[in-house]
Amino acid sequence: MARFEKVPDIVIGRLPVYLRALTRLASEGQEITSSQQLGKMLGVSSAQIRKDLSYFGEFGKQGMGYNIAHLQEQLSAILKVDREWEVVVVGAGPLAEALIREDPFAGKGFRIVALFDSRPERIGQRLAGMEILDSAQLPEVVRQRGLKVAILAVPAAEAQQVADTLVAAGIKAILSYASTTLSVPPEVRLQYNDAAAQLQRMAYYLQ
Amino acid sequence: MARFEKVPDIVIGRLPVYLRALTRLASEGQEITSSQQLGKMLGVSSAQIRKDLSYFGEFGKQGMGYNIAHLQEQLSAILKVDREWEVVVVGAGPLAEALIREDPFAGKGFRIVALFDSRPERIGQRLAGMEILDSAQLPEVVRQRGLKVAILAVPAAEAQQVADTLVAAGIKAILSYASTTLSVPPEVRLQYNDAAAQLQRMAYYLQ
DNA sequence: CTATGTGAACAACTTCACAGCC
DNA sequence: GGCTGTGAAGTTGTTCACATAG
Repeated sequence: MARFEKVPDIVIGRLPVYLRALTRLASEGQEITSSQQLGKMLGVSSAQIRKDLSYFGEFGKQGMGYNIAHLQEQLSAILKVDREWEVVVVGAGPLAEALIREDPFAGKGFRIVALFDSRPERIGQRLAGMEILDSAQLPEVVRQRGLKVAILAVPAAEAQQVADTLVAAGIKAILSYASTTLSVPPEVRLQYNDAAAQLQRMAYYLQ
Repeated sequence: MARFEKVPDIVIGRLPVYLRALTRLASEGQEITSSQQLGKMLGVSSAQIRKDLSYFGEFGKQGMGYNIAHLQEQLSAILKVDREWEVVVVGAGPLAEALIREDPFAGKGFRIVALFDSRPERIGQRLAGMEILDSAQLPEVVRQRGLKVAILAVPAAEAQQVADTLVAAGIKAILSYASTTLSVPPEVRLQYNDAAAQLQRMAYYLQ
């Protein structure tokens, strides 16, 4: 398939899922897989997996399937997570602590390198071994280190203002845990991590 | 629109987003809104909002717009979050602590009522004021209290086994923070809260 | 005159089905 | 024989545009 046409965002959204499944298979010692096996693991059709991959190239061998390590490399490169993006976290609360301690980004292309809070009593303290910096320094640090990715873990009331500061400082991707709708310019990517919304979506089907 | 036809899941997924926006408007003291205002806040078209709502009934007044409090009530009822679902959390780590302390479900239809771990040294301890129970008791507690909703916050290696136990005990909705693909029967709803995947999705557009 | 609710038109996405290669 | 890659067909989701109600 032409490698130049625009790839639907919905396809991009599935690549991390494929990558996770491949990691699992690799950890089990498997070397080769097929669109059918992946499809079964993930509950999607094998045709969808083949079609999704075809937006980016030809990664399989007909009659054989996909080399897992190779496909992992390719997908990592496509998603640009074949490197380590430095991430800033704003809001030194329990959630930031969980992210730093459990490090769910390890080996997935991201590393938390700076932690900010605006509450005077928190500034200078440590959280899970990481120093809490003054939010007043945020624009300077983001600019100097050229940070592009931020995680927002502040109360809803402050979220928009912090998002504005991040954007002004050059941040291009924000993952927000704040339970409020934010507004950012179109060149900045924004994702909400909203556990309450996920539960509400499932509640519809209960009973 | 016929209130009987099947509603696409993608529409259900947007209702919590609408609800969150309405909560924000209500907190700002507004009483009436329009599909256009909501659309602007959320970055979707006004037609989509009207169409989505039309699956469930007629909630607005032509020429006037929507009464915010009324629409909140209606959407809450549709999503079945006009009550409080009791939630069990499995895995007493930093993430469970963050969920209990920050309580992102407050006022959204869910309340954490039980916390389990399988590590002997953690059992009997307290986490953010909540007693850590022995995972061995999990099936019994889930059945006795008739719990339907679970949050999975255990290491990837244990996640599938815990999910199986939850399902066997009668859980119908699982929100998993484990970074691994799970398999559950079709009558059980499953959502992944995968921050790494969300960052990876945005990384594609960086640079 | 404003803003909803909704068929009809359109666009996006998914699945089918098969040629081509291993 | 098995499995990929992909146009074509089919399905689902979104936007248009307007009749209708306040």
